[in-house]
Formats: sequence, structure tokens, C-alpha cells
Amino acid sequence: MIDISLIRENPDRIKAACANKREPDVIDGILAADAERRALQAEGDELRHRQKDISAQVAGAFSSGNRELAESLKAEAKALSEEIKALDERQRLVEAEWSALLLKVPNLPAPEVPVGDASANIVVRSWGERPGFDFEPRNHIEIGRTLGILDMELGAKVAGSGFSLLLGDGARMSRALIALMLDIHREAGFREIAPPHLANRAAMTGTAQIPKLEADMYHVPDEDLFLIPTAEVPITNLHAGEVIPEAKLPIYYAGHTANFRKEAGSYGADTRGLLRVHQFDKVELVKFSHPDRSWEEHESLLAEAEKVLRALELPYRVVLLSTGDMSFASAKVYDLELWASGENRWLEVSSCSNFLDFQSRRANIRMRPEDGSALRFVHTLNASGVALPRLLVAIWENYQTSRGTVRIPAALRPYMHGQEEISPTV
RNA sequence: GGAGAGGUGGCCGAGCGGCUGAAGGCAGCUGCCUGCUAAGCAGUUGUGCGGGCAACCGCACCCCGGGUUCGAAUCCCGGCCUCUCCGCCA
Repeated sequence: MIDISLIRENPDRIKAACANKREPDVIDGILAADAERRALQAEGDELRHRQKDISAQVAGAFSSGNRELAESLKAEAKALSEEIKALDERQRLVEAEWSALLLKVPNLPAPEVPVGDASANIVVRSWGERPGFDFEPRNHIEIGRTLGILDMELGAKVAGSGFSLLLGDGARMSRALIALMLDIHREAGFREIAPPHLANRAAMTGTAQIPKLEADMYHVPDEDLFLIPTAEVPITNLHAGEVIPEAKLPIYYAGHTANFRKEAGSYGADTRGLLRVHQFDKVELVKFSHPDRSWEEHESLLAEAEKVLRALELPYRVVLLSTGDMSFASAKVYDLELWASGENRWLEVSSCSNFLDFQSRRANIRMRPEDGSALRFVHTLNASGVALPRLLVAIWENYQTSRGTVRIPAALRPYMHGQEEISPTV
């Protein structure tokens, strides 16, 4: 969340950020609640001070045998105690309102982020050549059906519409890609994590899925648990409530999980095949950074995600998202988009975000500086490295042949026992 | 799922309902001392909120949330977590 003192000192700047991020403006409500909260606390502290003082005199009065004085002090303290209780109740309500509103304020976009909607996004660079074909390239749904490696109907049969099901070499390729990606990241110092696929409400609030995205997550009511929409949630919350010694930073983690998203309201766009499904695998990269060095860490994190696409020799571009297109919690986001020849368009396979101290304030993740100065919030970052379904789409569509087969990228062959091609299964 | 034990500061560990933000030890920091290392002596070392330019002052925090009481780390209730035993199970 945003530092309350920043809101007090510069409300207009926060309001502008809300507008640019297309988020409702709750700043005036926060300022009002904040003022009331502070007044109530000052009043309560003063009453508690007096109450403590009188209480302390009770024992003395008793031991010196002055019963009457003791009883009158008790009565006085009792009256104060009731006054305090009433005040506490009001303070609790005001504070609940205050913090609920505070959780709805988005992070501030970094200065270099273009203001506007998706049309203001900037293509930072491109890599690789789009493949040429001397035939009409097919899309991944046709390829999947022909090769017997993807069956959306079966996914719908056992779970529902929007659940994919990979078969045979499709499932194998998915597994191989996960291994390849984790190996790449391990090489770069990312510690592998296999976290729970469910997370509690506190964790979801810490990384800011709650409150904004609560309705988009699958929920287990009995335990108040949520199926994770990204491994960012369990991994970032690994250090929730901790104070990390400065020397331990930065910390890098990589984890593979399934991810679950209702995708409510997104019907009509990208609904075909693997482009937008309710459950998908992803390798996620998470960094805990020294607060003074997160911008360098952001660039190197982007480069880390790019490694995967380069290893697989897939043409991609890097897009700097505008204020209106970026996520609630982020200060700056690069998207990685793969070219998919059958879809004939770019597909987002990774978001690489710097959250600065936005998540660490919520999850209370701090750093103890070596020079003994005050604790500071660390910075958190994450990137997909990368999402599986659209990666499969791009590989199948870009590596398809006129014979109807799919060549396996060279880097992936060692992970598939040297297999070079996926052919139709009978 | 059933039965029991327990959750105190960076760590270990004490704590008759009041003078305990919390003994003692360890670790850390600062001085002093010692020809190196070690030892020794003295002091010091939590976090958050509110107020003040500031030294500082007030309040809160002994897993979390309620309750009893003039007063709770200490008593009562609920929850969470850890450990042991039994049952069940990939």
C-alpha cells in the first residue's frame, strides 16, 4: 500500500495516479478517516494515561490501610475504563474504514511510464525473426487436434468450459518446458520453490490480489482459502512479517505452479483454445531487493525472462505498459509478447513488474540496514518466466511444418529424450 | 478425525494479577583494560502509533481475537500454529 504520510502530504499526486490507473479515488475518504483516527488515538492515549496512573495508586491505598481512598480511586478508574472502552470501539470502526480504503489505493506509476490506455504502450525492442511459411499456417487448435496433443472438449467434460487438457507429446512438451525454464533460472541464482497452490486471505491481501481481484479467484469457503492465481502470492509471502538482514539481499526465487483464474467477464476475447484458460501452468520469478537497487533488479529480471524465449528461438517484443494497462500493485511493468504465426498476432507470455515497497508494506517485509539505521521496507519484483499455454501456442504455430508436424526447438530436445518432432498419433 | 503438551525479546530461558517492555544467560554494539588471540570490567541494544524543530513525552505490543478486573504476559472463552500418541490415507 501507499505510505499514509505520502497521502497526507501530497494528496493531489495520489489522486492523479488513481485517475491514470483508472482506479476509484478514495483519497478524500482516507484523509477524513485519518484525521478522525488520530484525534481518537490522542484522546484515548490521554485517558489511558490517567487510568493507569489512578490504578497504580489503588494498591498503595490498600496497603496503607486507607480503604475509603482505595474504593473511591477504584470507582474513578472504573468510570475512566468505561469511557475508554467506548472510545476504543469508535476507534476500531474508524480504523477499519481507514485501512479498508487504504488497501484500495493503487501503487504510483513510475515517472517514465506513459500515461494513457493500452494504445499508449511503448514497444521497447524486438528480438528474432518471424518465421515465413510457403503454406497457410494453422492455429494451435487445429494443430493440437491433428496431432492429438490438445483437447478442449475433454477439459470441458471433466471440469468445464475453459479448462484445457493436454495429451501425449503435448503434455510431455509442457513438462519439458517447465524443466528447461527452471534450469535456466537456477543457473542464474534463483532458488527453486514448490509452494502450496492455495493461499489464505492474509497472503492474498499482502500481494494485493485482495481486495481488487477477489471475485476473480476460486475460493474454498470452509477454510477461507483461495486457489492461487499466480505463484507470486505464496512466494512473495514467504517472507511476510520478517526483517531481512541487508547482507541477505537480493533474494531470488523461481517456482512452478498451476494458476487458477475465473476470468469472469472476459468472455468474447481470447476464449479459443489455450489463449485464456481457467487453469494454467507457469514458472514464476520473484525477487526481494534492496530498496535502493530495485530498478537495476527490474531490468535484470526482464533479461532473465527473455532468456527463455531466446533459448527457444521465439520472436518476441518487449512492451512498456501504460498507466491504464498496468496492474494495480505495480510501479512499472514490461510485458513480453511472443509472435504466434497461426494466430497472426502477439501473445503476452510474461509480465515483469517492480512493486517497489507497495507489497512489502502490506505484507510487512523489512530490511535491517547494516549501519544500524532504521528498518526499511524491501522492494519486491516478479516476472513470469514464463506462462505455459501461450508458450505452447507460439511453439506449435511457429515450428509447424508443411507436413503437419511440429519441430521441437533444439534447446528443448534434451528434455524430450532427443525427440526432434511431434507427429500425429494414431 | 480422537487424546494430550506447548506458543514470552535476535537466540535460549524465568515470570505469587499490580512497582515487568519484561529477571538471567548468549549474541550484538560502545568505552576501559591487556604487548597479539582469548578473558575481564562498565554501559548499551525491540517494534509500531500519536505529539514536538529537537533532546524528549504519551500509548500499544509477551501467537491472534474477545472477556473478567481499578489493574493481566500472568485468570476465563474462541481461533491459529507447533510437538507427541492413536486412527485414517497418497
